[in-house]
Amino acid sequence: MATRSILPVVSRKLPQIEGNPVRNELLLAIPPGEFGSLFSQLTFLPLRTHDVLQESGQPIKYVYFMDSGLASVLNSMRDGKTVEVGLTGKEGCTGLPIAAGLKTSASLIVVQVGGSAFRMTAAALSKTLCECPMLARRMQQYGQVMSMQGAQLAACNRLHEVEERLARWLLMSQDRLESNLVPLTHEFLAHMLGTRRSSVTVAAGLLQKAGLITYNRGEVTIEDRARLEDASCECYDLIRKHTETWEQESR
Amino acid sequence: MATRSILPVVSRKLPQIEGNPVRNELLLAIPPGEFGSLFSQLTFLPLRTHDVLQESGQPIKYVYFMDSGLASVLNSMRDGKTVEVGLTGKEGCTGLPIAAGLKTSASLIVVQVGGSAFRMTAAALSKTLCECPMLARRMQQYGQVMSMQGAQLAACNRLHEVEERLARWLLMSQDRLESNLVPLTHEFLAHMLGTRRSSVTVAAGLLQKAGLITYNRGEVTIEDRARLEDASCECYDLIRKHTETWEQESR
DNA sequence: CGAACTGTGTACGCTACCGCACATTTGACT
DNA sequence: AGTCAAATGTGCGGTAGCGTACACAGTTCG
Repeated sequence: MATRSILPVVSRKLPQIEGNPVRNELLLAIPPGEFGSLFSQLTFLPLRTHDVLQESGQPIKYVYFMDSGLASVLNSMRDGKTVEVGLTGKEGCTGLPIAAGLKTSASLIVVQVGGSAFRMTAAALSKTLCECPMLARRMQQYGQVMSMQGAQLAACNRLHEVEERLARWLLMSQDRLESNLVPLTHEFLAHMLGTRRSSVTVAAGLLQKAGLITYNRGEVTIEDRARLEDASCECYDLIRKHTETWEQESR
Repeated sequence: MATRSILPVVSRKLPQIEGNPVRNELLLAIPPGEFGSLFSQLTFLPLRTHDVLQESGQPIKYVYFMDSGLASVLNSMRDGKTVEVGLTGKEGCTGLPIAAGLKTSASLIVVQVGGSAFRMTAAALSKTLCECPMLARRMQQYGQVMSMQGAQLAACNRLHEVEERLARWLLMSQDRLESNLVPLTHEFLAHMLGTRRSSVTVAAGLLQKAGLITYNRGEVTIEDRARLEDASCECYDLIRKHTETWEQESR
C-alpha cells in the first residue's frame, strides 16, 4: 500500500529536539547542516483535540511542525457552517505564508486528532529561513501541495456526494495517522464535510453495512482499505498522485 | 470602488516589452534593476478565448504573465464535469510551482476572456528567479493568494447557492477585466460554477429581473455593482480583504 | 432567402440533501 | 446501580438543483 510511509529506513536514528525524536517530514528533509540554527529554536509540545493552531485572518504567532496527529484547515462562515479545505499532519507545517514573506494567515487551523508538534515563533522562523534555504524551499513546496489539495477539495465539494467524500476523508486521514482507527464522531466529520451530522450517520451506516468500516462512539475503524478507495471519489487518487509527482521532483 | 485599481499613477510611463506596455502587476512590482535580465526573455502574445495555458499534471512549458483578459484554473473530472477553482488575470501569473522549484503543475488553466500576455519558458524563468529575488518573492506571495482563493472557493462551492456564486463570479471577473461587460455565455458560466447551463439561466434571470445585471447572447453587463455585492455571498469580500491585507504587508 | 447553428427560456420528474425533531443507545460519572 | 450527557439512529416535509428535453430567437453562412 503505497501510502503507508516509510519509517523503517529512518527509524534507526532520528534527530532529537528536547529529547523527543523528530518525525516531522519537513524537518527531516533538511540537510543536517541546517539543523543547528533551527532545532535550538524549536519547542516540543503536545497537541490536544480542538487546539487552535492558527486563527483566520490573524498574524501568525507560531509555526507548528506536527509530529503526530492531524489538523484541519477549516473555513467557517458567518452562519456557523464549516468546511474543511485542507488536511495536514506530520508531512507539513502551518504558517506557510511566512515562507512567502507574509505575516498573517487566512486559515483557521484546528487539531482534529491529538498528537504532538514542534513549534517556533513566526519571527524567529522568518529570520532562520534566510540561513536555511532548504527549509524555505520545502515550505514553499508544501504550500503548493496544500494549494493543489484545496483546489481538488473545491471541486470535490461541488461535484461529489457525501458518501464518496466521507470515504475520501477517511483515507486521507488514515494516511496521516498511520492507523486504521480514526477517533472522531459523526458530528465532527460533518463539520469537515460541510454537511449535517445525520447525513454522516447515514453515509457511515452504508459504508459499515458494506463492510468497509466499522465504528462506534467516536471511533471509526477502516476495515477494508482497498474497497474504501473504490467507494471514494477520484479526488483521493488525484491528490495523492500529484503529491507523489512533486515529491519525486524535489529529490 | 476600492477594487478598481490603480493605474493613474503608473500610466505616465509604463515599461515596454517588444513595444508593448507592460500592465501585469507582478512584472510592474519588481525593481527596475531586475528588469533587464527578465524582460529580454519575455515574449508578447495575444490570448484568445479557450486557449489552454497549462494542462493538468503536465510539465510547465511556459509561464504566462497576463496583461489583460481573464483565465480560469479549472478542475475537470473524469465524467467531464468541470468547476473553477481559481481565477487569474493581470494581477498574477501561471506556473506558480516554478517559484517553488517544481516542474509540473496540477492545474488546468484556460483563457476565458481573450487578451494578451507576456510569456517565458519555464526553464528560463527557473534560472532568472535566482537573479530576481523580488520576482521570486512576488510569485510566492501570489501563490499564497491563489491558495487562499482556492480554499474560499472550496467552502463556497459547498455552502452557497448558484445565484450567490454567480454574483460572486461576476464581481471577481469584473475586478480583473476592469469593465462592466463580461463576454461569456450561460454555458461557460455553468462550467465555472460547476452546475447546469439552465441553472445559470434561471439565476441570471433573477439577477436581471432585480436590475443588477443585463445580458444577451454571450454578454453579461453589470448594472448595479453595489447591489450585486449584496446578492453575492460573503466569499467575495473575504477573498478581497485577505488579498488586500497581504498586499499591504508586501510593501 | 432558407438552412443550420448557437444561445436562451422553460418545464417535468427525480434525487440528494436540508432543517428539524425525537427516540434510542452507550459510556462516564457519582 | 442509577443518572446523565454524549453519540447515534431514524423519520418527515421541504427544496435546490439535477438530467433531460424541447421550443424559440437571433446569427451566420450557403
